[in-house]
Parts: sequence; C-alpha cells; structure tokens
Amino acid sequence: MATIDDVARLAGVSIATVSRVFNNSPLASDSAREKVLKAAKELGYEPSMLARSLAMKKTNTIGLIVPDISNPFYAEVVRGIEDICNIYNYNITLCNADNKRDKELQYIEMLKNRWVDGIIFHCDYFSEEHYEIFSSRNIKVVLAGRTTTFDVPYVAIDNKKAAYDATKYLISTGHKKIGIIHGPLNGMKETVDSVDRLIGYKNAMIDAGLKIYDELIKEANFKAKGGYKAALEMLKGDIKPDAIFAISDVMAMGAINAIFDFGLKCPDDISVVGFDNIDLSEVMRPALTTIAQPMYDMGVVAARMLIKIIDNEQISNKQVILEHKLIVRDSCKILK
Amino acid sequence: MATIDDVARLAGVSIATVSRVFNNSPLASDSAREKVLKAAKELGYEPSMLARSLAMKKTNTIGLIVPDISNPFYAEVVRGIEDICNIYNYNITLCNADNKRDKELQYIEMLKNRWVDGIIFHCDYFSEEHYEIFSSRNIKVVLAGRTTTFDVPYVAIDNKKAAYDATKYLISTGHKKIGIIHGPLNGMKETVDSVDRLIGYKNAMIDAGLKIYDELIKEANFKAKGGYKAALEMLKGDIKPDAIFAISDVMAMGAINAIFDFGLKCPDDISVVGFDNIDLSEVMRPALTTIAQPMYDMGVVAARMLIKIIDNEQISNKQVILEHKLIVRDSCKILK
DNA sequence: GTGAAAGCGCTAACAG
DNA sequence: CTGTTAGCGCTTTCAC
Repeated sequence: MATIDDVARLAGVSIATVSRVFNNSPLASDSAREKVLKAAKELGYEPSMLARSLAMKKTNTIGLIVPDISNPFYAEVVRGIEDICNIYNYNITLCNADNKRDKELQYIEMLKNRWVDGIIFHCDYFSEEHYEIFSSRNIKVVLAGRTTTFDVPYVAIDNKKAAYDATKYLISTGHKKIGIIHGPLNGMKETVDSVDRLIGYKNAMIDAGLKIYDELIKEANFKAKGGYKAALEMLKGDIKPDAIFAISDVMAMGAINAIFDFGLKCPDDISVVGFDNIDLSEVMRPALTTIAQPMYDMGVVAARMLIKIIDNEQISNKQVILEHKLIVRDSCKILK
Repeated sequence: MATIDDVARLAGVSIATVSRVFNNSPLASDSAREKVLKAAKELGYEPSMLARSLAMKKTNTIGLIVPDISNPFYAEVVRGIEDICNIYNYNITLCNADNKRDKELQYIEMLKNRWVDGIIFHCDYFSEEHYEIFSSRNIKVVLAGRTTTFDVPYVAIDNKKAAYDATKYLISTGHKKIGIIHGPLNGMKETVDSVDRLIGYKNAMIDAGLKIYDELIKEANFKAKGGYKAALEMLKGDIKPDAIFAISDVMAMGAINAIFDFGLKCPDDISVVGFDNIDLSEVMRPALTTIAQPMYDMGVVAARMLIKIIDNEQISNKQVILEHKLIVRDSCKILK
C-alpha cells in the first residue's frame, strides 16, 4: 500500500504538502494540489486513518455497548446510531455485553485502549460502579434508552408515564381487573424499565381507584415464552383478569397465545396491550395495541449528542426524554 | 493518559522492557516484570492498541458490512460473529449498507483505510464488481449467508435444496396447488436467495409431476406487509392455492394474516410454510412450520474462517454449506 | 506556499 | 536479559 512518502516522492513535493492537500488545507497551491492528486491517483493512495488517528489523537470511532444486538429493540436503536455516525463520518465498534457487569467493564476498558472518541452505552441499570469507571477514566458517554440519577447525558423515554398511559387506556375502555407482566426486577431500583413501568401501572390503578391484585402481577423474562407462561399462570389463578398489560410486545404476543391456548379469545375475552411497537405488532392478529417507543430516534439523538460532546459543542439539554405514543389497534376491546 | 515512556521512566527500565512485559515476552526477567507492572498500575497505564496497530500493521479489527442490522436475520448472524471475535480478541466495526452498491463500496474503502484485518460481507448478490474490488485491493473477505461462483470463501446454506425440501414437505402432506411468495429477483441471477429458492420450489413441483401456475408465484419485499399483499392477491386470483410457501418467516406471517382476513383459516383451509425459523415463528399461532437457517452458526463459522485466513492458517474448506432443517409445527395440514 | 523535523505510542531488530 | 534506535504513516509547528 502506498504511503504519504511515496506520493510525496512521485509528486516531487514534501509529505507536509501531501498532507495539506488531503486535509483540504488552504495552504496548498493549486499547482501542488494538482501534482499531489495526480500522483496519489497513480499510486492508488488513500491516507491511513490509523496513522492519522495516532497523530491527531482522535479516531472518529464511537464504541457501542449493547446487551444483545439480536434483540430487535437494540438492533433498531443501533441502526439509528449508525446512520448518524455515517453522516458525521464516525465508525462504530459494536460490543454485546449481555448486561453482564464484567463484560461491560472489559469492553469499556478495551474501547478506551482503542481510543474511541466516546461510548454509547446501553444497560439494564446504570450503577454507581458504571458511573465511577466512566468518570474516573474521563470517557465521554451517553446512555441510550436508560435514565439515571447520575450526572450523565442520556436519551430515553418516560417509562413511568408510558406505563401509566397504557394502563389508563385499559381503564378508560372499561377494564377493571388489569394484570401486568413485567420483566426482571433486580432488587427494585428505579430507572430500571420494569420497575418504572410497574410503578406507572400501579399509579394508574390507584388514581382510578382500582384494586391492585398481587395475583395479577407476574414477572417474566422479556421473551415470548416468558410472556406465555406468565399469562397462563395468571389465567389459571383465582382472580381472572379482564386485561393484561405486557411491558414488551414480544411478551404480549406470548400472552395472547396463552389466552388462545387457554380456550379464550383476545380481545373478546381478555384485552392485551404491549410495549415497544416492534414491526410485528402491526402484522400479528389481533394487531397489537401498544406503546410506541421511538427506538430509531433514540439512536439518532444519542449519536448526535455524543458527537456534539466529542466536538465540545454546547448542548442545551443533556438529558432528553423522547415522547412515547399509544398506538391503538385491535387487541383491546371497548367495554363501555 | 500514561504512555509507555512514563512507565519506563517510573520503573527505571527501557521502553523495550515495558513492551516486552506487556506482550508476555519470555525475554523479560521477573524482577523487571515486577517493577514494570507496579509502575503501570501506579500510573493506570494500559497499552494503546492504536499505536500498537500502527507498529504491527495489524488492528485486530474485523469490518462487518450488512444490509441492515435491524433485520433480525442479520442481527442474529452478527451476534454469532461478535461472540467469536470476542473470544479471539477481535473487534468489529459495523456498517449498514442497505444493499446499495455505492454505500458498500464506500464502506469497503473506509474499512481498508482503517486497516481492518478482514471483512465479513453480506449482500444480496456478490457481483463481479465486488469481486474486483476485494481482490484488487487484496482485502481478506468472507461472505456470510451468500454463495458465489467467484473464488471467495463463504459460509451459507443450500437455498435450492432448502426450498426443495420445504416444497416437497408440502407435497408429501398432500398439497397440490402450492403457491410461493418470493423476494425481489434482481434480474434472475443465481446465488440470490430468491432465485435459488424459486428454483428449488420449481424443481420439487416438477419432480412430483405437479403443475406450476404462474398465478401462484408472487413477488414481495421480504416484509410482513409484502407477504400479506402477495398472499391476498393470490387468494383473490382464479387459481386457489391449497398451500403457500413464503421464503421468509416474516412474509409467512403476513400471508397467514391475509388468509385470516380473507375469511379462511390456516392450516385448515390453506397450509403455510416459512423460511428462517426466527424466534417468533415458534410463538405465533398457528406455530409456523419452516426451514431453519443456522443464523448464529453462520456468523460463528464465518468469523472463525476469517480469523484463520488472517492468521494464514490452513483451511480445509473455504466454501462451507451449513445444514438447514425443516421444523414441522402447526401451520401445515396433513391432507393424506 | 513549502519543507524539515519533531512527535503520536508502540514494536522489533540489533548490539551488548 | 536489556537498552538503543529505527521505524509504522501521518500531522503540525517552525523557519524560510
């Protein structure tokens, strides 16, 4: 591969001039520019970003730590991130950490050693340990899809309010015995999706003067099978729900199948609302009523924010909450 | 950030010794090792992979070009790739090229300028132009999920045979008027999924002495809505199918909904088989009979192969075909 | 405008 | 075993 020296030699100029030409410096005469470009073309030369990164101490690379890219939610967020990075000429280094603390730390270390300009971080819960490592190492970071009480930039949605809205919709359509299928609770810390959404659900029930039955609160694993099992348990219990709020679409799908396999119908016998608005929620039958999360936009905003931080640009609001939206489809019956 | 010089100075040794210690060279005495490690710890030093890459002309980074990471198929493959890379200490740089030639070329160029050690490439169709660019630039590459007639390593499945098997299953269960919903054909080149699967379908029909109706061959866009529309068209046509083979699960879901919305039932009135075996195919109702592609394994094998190529290891078989598998579930009725 | 030269942080002969 | 030194390919003063 041709290097800057080769080009300089062939063009009969110094490497400084070659460098100037390739960086569009005004300090390069047209004649020099011409000679350099010609020589470069002849040699098939392109500057090595690697060497440039070392010299400039800037890699134009962003590290991306997600729990699992095969989860459609993250895949969509990542897509938004990548599109923005592409526009601003950044690369992304992808890491799957499975929400495991040691993997996360290992990846953060690795990304730092590769001099990434910043990190977009996704996790279940942003702990003090996370905060420590990022701030002690002076790593520029923004959280995506997660809020935190620490002074760290993030872009997310208001999970409490979103769950409140979903539950309220169920209530407003005449449902009273509303069950919820949430995800792992991890010892009840706020800012965790499941915890916040559970709170939102309870608040809505309380505000409506409805009774909250412990039997109608089930934990699952965010997967379809988990939703299926949780729903089945609920259906077999003593308190029969007239509606189920599953805090992810995939679990909602599982719940609908459980209802079906239990010999009941959705929405005729039991209404279901989901959360996320993944592609399939529109396509399944019954089409799923759900809370739409702006996944792609989350990625876009997070990436844009991080790039601004890297460029030391002023940012008006470092902690942004994106709007969620209730999408009414067919999985919820109007009872009154 | 501390550099190798800082450590050398503090430890009272040369930078060469520091380098040796951090590369686990046997040419470093225990006493030196101890001093270096102590100094490094004190300074919080970690070697810069960037500088190391420049010096060694090896980045331990693999470029990953996929059409779209938000497509669950690629997300799963990528997950396999990343897991292997993690084990072998490689990073991945993710690029979404949307199957657009110019984006692909731009990314290839960029990855090359970043000195990636190799590229795992996914595309609809591996063209001569692709071949040219990879070979002329001497870029190590392996295709994932795609075969080719060019001399390029790949790992994929046998699409013709897989489609043949799916169709044959439908035939063996007594179906005769079998429709197919395929993806874009792009001018009929082999090695394209849709083309190969269509061929497999036709071969199975011919081998069984069944008539192939043009009206039962529909093109869609690999999305659920596309499958829905294509199926609806087919149902409204003159020739009524007794089964539909959709060459992706997502399109199969669309087709099943179309059947449902058309007032018929699957599998009672029309059987459906899909392709891919995505997570949801097991969870939907009716559970989908489909061809399982080893997506994760595809990523694993591709990554392993590329790393071997990078390391100049001997590879017995550079073009590997992974096994597909028919997964029988409930979307297909046994007619005889 | 241009070039010489000193880095960026590391590896790898080479000599001792 | 250890240190010196010359790169890796580029950017960036600083003179001219």
